[in-house]
Amino acid sequence: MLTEPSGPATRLDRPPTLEDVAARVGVSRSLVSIVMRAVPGASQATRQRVLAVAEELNYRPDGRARLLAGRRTRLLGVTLALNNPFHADVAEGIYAAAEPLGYQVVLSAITPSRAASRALESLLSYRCEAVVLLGALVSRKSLGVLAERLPVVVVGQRSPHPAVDVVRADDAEGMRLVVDHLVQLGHRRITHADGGRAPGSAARRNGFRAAMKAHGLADVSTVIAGGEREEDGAAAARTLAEERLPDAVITYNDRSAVGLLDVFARSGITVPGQVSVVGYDDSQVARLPYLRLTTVSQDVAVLADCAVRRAVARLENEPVTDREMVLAPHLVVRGTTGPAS
Amino acid sequence: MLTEPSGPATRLDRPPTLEDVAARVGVSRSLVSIVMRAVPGASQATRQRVLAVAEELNYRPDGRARLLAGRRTRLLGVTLALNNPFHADVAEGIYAAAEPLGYQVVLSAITPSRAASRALESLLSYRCEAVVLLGALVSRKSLGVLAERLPVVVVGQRSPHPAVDVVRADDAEGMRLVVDHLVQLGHRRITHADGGRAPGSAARRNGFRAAMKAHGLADVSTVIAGGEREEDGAAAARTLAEERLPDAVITYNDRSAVGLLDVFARSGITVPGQVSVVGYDDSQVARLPYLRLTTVSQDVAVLADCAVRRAVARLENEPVTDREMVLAPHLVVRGTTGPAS
DNA sequence: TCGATTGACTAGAGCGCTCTAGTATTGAAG
DNA sequence: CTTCAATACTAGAGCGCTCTAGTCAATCGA
Repeated sequence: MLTEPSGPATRLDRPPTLEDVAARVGVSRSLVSIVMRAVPGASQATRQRVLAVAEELNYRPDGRARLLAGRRTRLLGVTLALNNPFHADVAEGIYAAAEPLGYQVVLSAITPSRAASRALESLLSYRCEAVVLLGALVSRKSLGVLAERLPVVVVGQRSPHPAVDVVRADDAEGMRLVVDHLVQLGHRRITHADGGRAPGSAARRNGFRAAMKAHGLADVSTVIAGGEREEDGAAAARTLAEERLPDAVITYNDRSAVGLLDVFARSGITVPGQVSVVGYDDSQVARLPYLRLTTVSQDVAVLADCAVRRAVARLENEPVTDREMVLAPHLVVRGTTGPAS
Repeated sequence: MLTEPSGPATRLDRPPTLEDVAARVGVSRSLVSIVMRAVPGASQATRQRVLAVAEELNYRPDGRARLLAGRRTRLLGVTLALNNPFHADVAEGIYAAAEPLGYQVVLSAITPSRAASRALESLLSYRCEAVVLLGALVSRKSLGVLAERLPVVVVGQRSPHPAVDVVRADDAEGMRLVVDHLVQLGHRRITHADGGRAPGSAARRNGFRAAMKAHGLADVSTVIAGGEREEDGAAAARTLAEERLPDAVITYNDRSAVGLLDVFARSGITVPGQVSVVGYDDSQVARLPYLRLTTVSQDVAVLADCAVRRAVARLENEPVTDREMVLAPHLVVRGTTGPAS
């Protein structure tokens, strides 16, 4: 049976604190703090002794106390909808971008039982220094109030409020790339199954029309109602299959394209043989070996990186030229587009 | 131009504290704390005055300080892989289950750049009282060390360690339901495209074999290599299409079924005409109107609820009979299964 | 009339850390 | 030998809250 080693009474049943480590090493709490934070002010020898004891006691700095005591929290809040693959991708990018800059990220999920305002509230209560909004389902007014308090970065969609930063891809440019690609392949009768009221849908729709017009194809361009879900794409496909097929279809996003492709396959319509199909987002499904969907990449990692850099720039009072960062998307050509027959 | 109302000097540029509210109302900090926590000890009149001033000053309790000062944090940590739809569903359920019980949930993402151990570390640093592990990518040893410190609940898969709680669905039972259903429809030659080394794959494979044997169909049952991704199902479909098709195929999960169905559709194989297909998980894709995948539901909301209840039971020292909670899955019959031809 | 009880409120000691303003202890320059 | 600066370390005041142990007045039963 083990007996407690001699030394100051150890408070049982509670995680060890700086104080415990300090007592064991025989130095002050401050010194241990210096060592744990890896800041200058301790000799190499002490550093090692402290680290050894910390390890031995299984000491783990208390995040709550750190956050409270420090003059800064270096906390980046992120709101996201868990079931949204785009949000998931961006959030991963945010982690990757934030940690090297010395910022921690805190996630706050938006769910059916937890509105965006609640999610935000919780981030604020931990005194995040800035927030990145992925599902910006917040009213203009509260966005304004929020932006007065701390830097706010909205990712992936426009934002009405002049005080928030925006990082998004250029939807018009994305559509231009797609249309150019299709026209170059010899297609003329091109249909866009739009995103309805989904974020960016209007911009993509307008971009599509403009690009078609630029090629003198305004009269053979069509926009039909779509949506952001697989079933919306499927519905669009059924509509299209009823009449003469266009040369190519551009969907609002990859999810919609997946539904559309599925219905085409079941209807015996070959892709890209009878019709070319282009998605949007370059999400994981687009890369599936059996789908190989031609699509537009918004480069999520870069998007996330820009969002983090912008938030940090605001926090560290670096000069910022424009509040909106519009990134150039790029076309990813895979197997669902081919030459006109 | 507005002038600051008379009263104690307001510290600018810093969020208001309890102290600020107390000073403004003319009561003690303790009283305001009592009001903010909504515990007994203040008169109705004072309560209203305090609340009014708090609102006026836009006071927001400081989560860090709360966590630090309270004798309990009532924090539930959750590790999850953001890109995993199953994790996302469970996490949503955890939020829904935890808040009514007075617990807050903290998410910690496992990403390529952030190992499970890091995710866990961060949860511990905030002094979560218990953790729910969704991607239990933690070594047995560290799982043991962890479980010594706080209640650990693993969701959706078996766990080797005797000190952690497990909440999962009964895979053997799920497979039995599927096989019964298919046999009842008149199918005999049934193939299972398994999940390889994915969690639960072995249990489902064994369950499949046992169920087939129970029907005296051991000699017409086949297991082929599959996986957990769409492309694994697609690969399995290509294998199957090369030879004589079985009467029905059961995949490891819905994602795999999606890939398999896609390849079948492209190969002109009709479902359920030529072959019936059953997935597993009843994830969102299974419900897509154009897919209508027959599948096994693990009832994620219930899974999440059980996980939370178990964690809370441990924390509040309620009696717990068995460390493993095995829930009965149920079959969801949709459009991909039909009578034998 | 008087102790006892109750309700409303306050004082003050933490929680575990960070960080400023120090105090010793060196070693080198003048 | 003094002076200066640098290095190694410590004391102690917070950070914003919770919570125990009170105080004080009003009410009540006997």
